[in-house]
Amino acid sequence: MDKVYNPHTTEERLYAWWESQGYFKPETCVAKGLARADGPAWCITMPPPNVTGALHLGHAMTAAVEDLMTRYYRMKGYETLYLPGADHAGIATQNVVERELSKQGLTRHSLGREKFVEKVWEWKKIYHARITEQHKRLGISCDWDRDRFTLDEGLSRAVRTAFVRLYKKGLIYRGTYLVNWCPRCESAISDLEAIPEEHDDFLWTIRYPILNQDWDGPRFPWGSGRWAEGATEFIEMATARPETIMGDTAVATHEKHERFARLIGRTAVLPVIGRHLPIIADQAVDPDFGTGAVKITPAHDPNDYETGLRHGLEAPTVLTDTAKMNEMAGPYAGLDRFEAREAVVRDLEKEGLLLKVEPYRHSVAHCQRCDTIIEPRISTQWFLHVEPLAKAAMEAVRRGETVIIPEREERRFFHWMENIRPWCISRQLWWGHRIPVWYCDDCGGQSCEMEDPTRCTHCGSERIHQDPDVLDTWFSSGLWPFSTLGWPDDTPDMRRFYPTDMRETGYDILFFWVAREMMLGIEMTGQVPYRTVYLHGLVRNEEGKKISKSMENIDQYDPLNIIARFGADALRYTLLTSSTPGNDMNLDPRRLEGARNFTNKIWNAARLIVSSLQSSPPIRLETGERDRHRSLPDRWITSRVNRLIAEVTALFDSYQYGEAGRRIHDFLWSEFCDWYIEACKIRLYGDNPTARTIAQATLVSVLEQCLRLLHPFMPFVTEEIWQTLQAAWADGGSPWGESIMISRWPQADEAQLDPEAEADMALLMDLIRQIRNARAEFEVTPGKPIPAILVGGEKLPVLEAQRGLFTFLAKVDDAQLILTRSLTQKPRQAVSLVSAEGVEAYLPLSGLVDIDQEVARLRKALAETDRDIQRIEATLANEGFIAKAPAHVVQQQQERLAEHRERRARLESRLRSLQE
RNA sequence: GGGCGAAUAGCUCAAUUGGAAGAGCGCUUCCCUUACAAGGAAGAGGUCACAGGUUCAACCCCUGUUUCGCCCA
Repeated sequence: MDKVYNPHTTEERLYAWWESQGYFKPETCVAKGLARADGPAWCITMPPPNVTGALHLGHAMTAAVEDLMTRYYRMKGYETLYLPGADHAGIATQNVVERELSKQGLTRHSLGREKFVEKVWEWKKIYHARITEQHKRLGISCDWDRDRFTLDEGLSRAVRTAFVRLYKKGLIYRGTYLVNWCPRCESAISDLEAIPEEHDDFLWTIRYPILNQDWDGPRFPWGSGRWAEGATEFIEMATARPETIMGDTAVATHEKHERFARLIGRTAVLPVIGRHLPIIADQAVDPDFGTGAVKITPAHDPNDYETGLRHGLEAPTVLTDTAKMNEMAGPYAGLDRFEAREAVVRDLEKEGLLLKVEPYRHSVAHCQRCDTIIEPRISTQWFLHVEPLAKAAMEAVRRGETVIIPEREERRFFHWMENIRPWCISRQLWWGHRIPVWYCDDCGGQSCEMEDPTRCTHCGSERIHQDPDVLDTWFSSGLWPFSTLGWPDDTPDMRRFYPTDMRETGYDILFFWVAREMMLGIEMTGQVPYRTVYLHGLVRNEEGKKISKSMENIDQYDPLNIIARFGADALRYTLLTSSTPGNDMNLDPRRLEGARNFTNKIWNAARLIVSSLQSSPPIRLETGERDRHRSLPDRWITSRVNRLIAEVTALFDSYQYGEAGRRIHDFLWSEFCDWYIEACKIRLYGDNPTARTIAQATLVSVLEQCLRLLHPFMPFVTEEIWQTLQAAWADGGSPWGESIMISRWPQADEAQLDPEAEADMALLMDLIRQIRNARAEFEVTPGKPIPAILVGGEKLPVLEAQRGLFTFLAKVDDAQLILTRSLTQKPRQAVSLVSAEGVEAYLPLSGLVDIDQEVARLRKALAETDRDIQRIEATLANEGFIAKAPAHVVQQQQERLAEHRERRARLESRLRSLQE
């Protein structure tokens, strides 16, 4: 074995081997006897990454958590399926490909739909493969033979089935409404994809003239500076969007407005084009905002749209689908919306209609994919009436059929579901599932069937054409847990694995995806798509900043670069142990380093064991001999590891993976390596083959069990060591099995719990620590053997049995080590130590111990003990405590008090004797 | 405006039935001791954001405040 663990020579080799052995496949679990075909199954579908580009740390987090779960359940004997895949990500992928084309001076329009879609497929091929490769580097154990893509033939049939069913049920409908429109993507988007962002803009206060006996309308053209000449009454309003005034069809105020209420019912004249606008009263107008009156532009503002509906107003559209002013905008036609804004303001000012300009901070919706400012736009789109679906999904969560972790996310889920609005599912894109509706050019009817129609289902005409639009990506993603298993067909996978067991993803897509999967899953299959939703937090950098592509040191946060520096195991371990469910994580490179060091630590522990097995092979022991000759450290570590197994398993079962990972780390490093291995060295390097063999057997057994516990966190290093250890222990044979990943999860053996051994070992460890401490304090040359007298009392046999520990671990001189039950004549020139159960130690450090210094040291220790005693006495003196605290807590305090008093007495007696 | 989360050692973070505050890194001293210097030994370092309250007992439960972040409108 190399002196330092090298992930690079290990990871790709092991992954290729696992894959070639078929270990990721559920069928293999059964074939190898790990799971039974009629036993429990466990299934998770991977949140399909977009085929837009490379994986980032969020994906690595997702993969790490999911693979941890998968490996755990696999080892627990479930027939386990982790099903991978990718999402076509309609708008996002189309955007990146268009951007790529524009570098060559091409547009999708210049290519044409068919050619463009071909180009996107080429892109998809490259990036889907790249994503798969990246996932493999992370070591995830998903069944690549079941890899799915949302535009696959099978999944497309699922989409078609879902659409047709919902259409026939009347839940999918076509309608003309105000939707969020991205003028760059030239497509509608859903409410969730319109991201509000704070903007520093202006609020313009403008006025419209009102018709009266003095003035019957403009006599001069717009732009002449005399357009409103003669007008004597005006209504004032504030707007952030002056460029849309040409779309105004009313002015609204509140019926109780001080200044303007009297104008209700009158008619204002719209600047620029002179349209007559009724002045109306509407409850929705906030009398305290701006002037208390607002212009109503139904086609370009969601609130105005509602107002327009209430009052039966026309809704003229003044913008094109690329957000330029259209012919309705009169003189501004052809201008971009922001150029038009400036022009309109300039002209309003010229006509004396601009009263005030003030800075105005408000939130403006942006396209989630391209960040362009969204334009509310009236257009004809397809919608899904989700309310009944949402009700069913909420009901399922309320009944506990699906549990969301952490629990607080359930409240967010309900809140969103309760306020859900129709989902706009059509997109004016070319990359995606084409909407399966055909329109008849003769009767105007719609045909929507499972098979592509050749004639209108209403009038039989052959003159039909398909809707050119495609479906929102999330429509197909919403079917993912079952479309990937073969739905709508009744496949073996569907029967075996549906409903699935887990949806694991970031909390940021609870609504985008999880909510829609729940709704569509219940609607389509009659069952919840999964029993548990586990939401992890977002990964940020060590300063808490969101990791984005524009960051300076972005390479530092590229998963592949991290793997190259630290190894996949270190990345996985860090992601899994640095945070708790649902909380964001600041990924600190120092933690990655620590995790890498941990892999190396285990590696070297194994290296020691393996080299011992090679240089001094174990002998054959008689039955029962091992148990008879087990030493205290053996009993201790065996007890400890069984405790660990029980704790880690309980933590896994309650989703506390981070805590589980830390426990394994602490056990391996601070107990197994720091104490057990060290304690074993006496036997490993000694000349008693029986003792050595027992130590080796225990070392191998404990480490092997820990490797299995750690395997879901660090699959590579655990497999590599497990294989090496097995070969060395079994002299090349493989009694444990062919791979750790299909070995069984360890089971805690309660019979191995040994509280007595744990207490005795704790005593020895405390004594050794105290001796080491004294050595350091009195500046004893490192490694120099010192004399010691240990007064063991009742514990003398324990000390005698472990005499070697003192010479080896505390560097006590064997020839000058005195073990005794009691001591009448205590050495004066010595450091004295007091441990639990009344055990004392004296270190006669000739020439080093100054009596005054020792007195001072004892006084300090005494003072500390006094403080402890006082605190506990105060607790016990409290009558309420005695009366109300549980008995075991009271007893614990009493025991602690007794211990401290005992210690105090010994310190005091020693102190007195020195001062005589 | 409504809701949620965070605030613990210098830094990044833990602490699931309320019962003596932990880790890694950093820091101090010492050690390249034949598993590991990506290491070992010994240490220092905390009014658990603030103010009240409940309780025999509060980092943990309740109320309020401050700062930061997120979600929804």
